[in-house]
Amino acid sequence: MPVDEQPIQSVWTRPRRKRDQPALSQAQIVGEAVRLLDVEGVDALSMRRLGTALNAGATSLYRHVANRDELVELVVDEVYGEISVPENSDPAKWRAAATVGAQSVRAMILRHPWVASLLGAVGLSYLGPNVMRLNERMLNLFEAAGFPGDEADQALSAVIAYVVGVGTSEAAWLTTLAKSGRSEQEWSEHLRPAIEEASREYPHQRERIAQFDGTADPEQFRDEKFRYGLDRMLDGLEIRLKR
Amino acid sequence: MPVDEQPIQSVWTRPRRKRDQPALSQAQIVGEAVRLLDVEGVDALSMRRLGTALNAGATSLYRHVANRDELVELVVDEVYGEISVPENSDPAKWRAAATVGAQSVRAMILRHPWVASLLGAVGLSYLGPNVMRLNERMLNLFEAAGFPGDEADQALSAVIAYVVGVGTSEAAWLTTLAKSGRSEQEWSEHLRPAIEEASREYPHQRERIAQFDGTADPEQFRDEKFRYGLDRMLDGLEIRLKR
DNA sequence: TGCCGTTGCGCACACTGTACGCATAAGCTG
DNA sequence: CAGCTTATGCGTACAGTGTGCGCAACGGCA
Repeated sequence: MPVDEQPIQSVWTRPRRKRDQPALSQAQIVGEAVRLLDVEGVDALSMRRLGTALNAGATSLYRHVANRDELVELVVDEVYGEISVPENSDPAKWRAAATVGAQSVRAMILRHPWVASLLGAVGLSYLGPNVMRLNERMLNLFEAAGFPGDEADQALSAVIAYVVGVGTSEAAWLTTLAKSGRSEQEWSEHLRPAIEEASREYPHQRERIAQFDGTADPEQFRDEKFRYGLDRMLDGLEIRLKR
Repeated sequence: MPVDEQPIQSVWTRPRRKRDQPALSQAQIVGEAVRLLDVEGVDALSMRRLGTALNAGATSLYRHVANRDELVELVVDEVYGEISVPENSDPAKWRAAATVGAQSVRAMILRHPWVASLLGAVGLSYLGPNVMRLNERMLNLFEAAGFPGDEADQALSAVIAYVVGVGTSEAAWLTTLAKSGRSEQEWSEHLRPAIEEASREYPHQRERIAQFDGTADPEQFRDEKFRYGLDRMLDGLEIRLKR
């Protein structure tokens, strides 16, 4: 597939004219796409369905969006916009601020589990305005905390990678859960025998099954698990900072 | 071997040749799917293309695989099987072993960048035999290191989450890079103006551009970045262990 | 020999992304 | 006002998708 000669093929770089919006704007399309994804999942997002959800023809969308991939890029940046990072205040409290930021990212992923299945495919998302703004804020935070220039980026990336990794795993679970149409309790119970079977010769895994016994609140369980890893990562960064 | 030479049999009417080859097994299908994904990317995996790649009809695959989703689950578990975790030897060297395991996971993702776009969608992958075996080994490792039962799972999950997060980001980059058809140098150079434009009002991001200046080896750069976060995570786990 | 379960496959259906071209509407110039 | 340019919506069409269904050929068994 030879590359065309126009400069760059990403949403953020394509020149965009500014005209008044006549009944179908890009923002409107992206917003409805997010809604559709939230309600019906990632498989339900097709140009036709999105079109009819907007009372528009399927191909009308192409006047505002180059193609489906571009729409996906826009959608990803859109939900990134929901993430809030505390304004840089007291450098000594960088850890608390980073924790809040990380939790905000995770909360976004849990609100929109479908992003997890898009993040691995959509590159260049970091060029989106919301992603840019977010990164800037967080970089500020780590630099103010005392990480030297190049290391601040590494520290930030480490935290983000952890959060995205947890989010990926959680989103996968929530997605199959939603597709099953059952409650988390029911689904876990339903899965129980298969897990027992699969872990027959793996004694250590047995304890993992405790996760599925339904006595504990699974949501709280996930929260604590997330917090544990985040705290370890921040511990590691902190001792690095104190050298 | 009795040959029936009765009527005028032409090549086209002759019944299919006998079973000189193992026909079509699930392992064979999964193996070819991985090959196809490696070579042509995640968008190229369709039942029809996979069928023709196996000299088989498209729907023949359904005798060995329930549906496309199941194939994806099998494929994910298959590549998990490439990951090698060192046998638990000296508990004091848990850190080195965990590092090797983490690097093995990352290497797998870099070999098969398409997994990143599947991990967020395919839940239940942890029921696959290879994933089970891998988890068991790693759990062993962390328990031997001294993490109490339930915490070993949290520690392992934290490390895995970090690795998957890094892999997701790297895979996204490599995928768009491959789709661009250019070398990493060329593509970075090509992207340069767009990045400059996007980061105009974000001074801290400027330094990120150093990543794209092409003077440093980007692969080595990624390796070091990965190693930095991994070391911080392991630092955090280590001090927790020594408490 | 006849039968039966397994396997491969052709066909069909509903659905996808999107290129193309036409019809309309909104703005500007005169 | 007319006339023109440009932006927008949409109908049609094409190639490609996952997969349910039913037929045909085979291996192994009674």
